[in-house]
Amino acid sequence: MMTPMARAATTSDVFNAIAEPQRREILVLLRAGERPVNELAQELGMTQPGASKHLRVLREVGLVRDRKAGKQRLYGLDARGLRPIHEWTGGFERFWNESFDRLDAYVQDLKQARQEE
Amino acid sequence: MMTPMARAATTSDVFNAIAEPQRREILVLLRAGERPVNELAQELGMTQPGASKHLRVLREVGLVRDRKAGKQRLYGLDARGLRPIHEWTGGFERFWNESFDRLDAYVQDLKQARQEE
DNA sequence: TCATCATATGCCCATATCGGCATGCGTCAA
DNA sequence: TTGACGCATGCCGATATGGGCATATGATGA
Repeated sequence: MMTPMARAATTSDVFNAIAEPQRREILVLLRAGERPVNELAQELGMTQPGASKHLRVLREVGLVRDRKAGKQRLYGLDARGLRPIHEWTGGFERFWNESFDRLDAYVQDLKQARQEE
Repeated sequence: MMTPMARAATTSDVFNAIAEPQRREILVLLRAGERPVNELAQELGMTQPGASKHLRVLREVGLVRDRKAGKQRLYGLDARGLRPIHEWTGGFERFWNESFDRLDAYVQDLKQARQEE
């Protein structure tokens, strides 16, 4: 029994949403203010459908909000969802600071355990 | 010409590496210190091959280092790669703080543009 | 040299993604 | 009402992933 259950949790969470380079670019652009889809697509060199799809993902995880403005639809940033990521990575801060010492000792070990590979 | 070029950049960058829940769990566990594969697999309830695969991804993006220790292979954290992400998200800090005001004004707009759907 | 333990890989299945393209849908102006 | 514009969707093709399982590889101790 048991369907092979390919891929586990993936879509629909902020970590995944910002794993895509173009989506990160969209977010950066939106810091300057709301923008209609076409403008975003043009400024980022992507097709309109392409922009719409990425915007959809961003909207589904709550990183952007949209509102109608005439024929256009303006997308705006809602960065609150990035905070958890900032905090999660922040939980490793002391480690990347310690890194010098730790890596140094680490490298020593490596030199002695030179039977590597 | 131009091969359809399906998926764009994905693997091999830190953003993608931490987009996987189990890989994030591994990183968290490693904050307590180096661990052999089997131990990680057990503590996280995954199979040994599964753990090895996730560790490989983490190693390829530089988030973990490994060294031999007898029959085992100890994996250790190298959090330096998380710093760029922490900083990238930090670039949005003023936005999630402003959020209250901005969203408030935003909601007003929405209420008036109630022809939404 | 030979079992045995600890890992890494290879392979297959099922699915998730991305991009490109065509098309549907809603809005506005003539 | 009609046509153009702006955007969202649907569909297809190519590929990346994840998990499960079997097996190759490396290292250790008898």
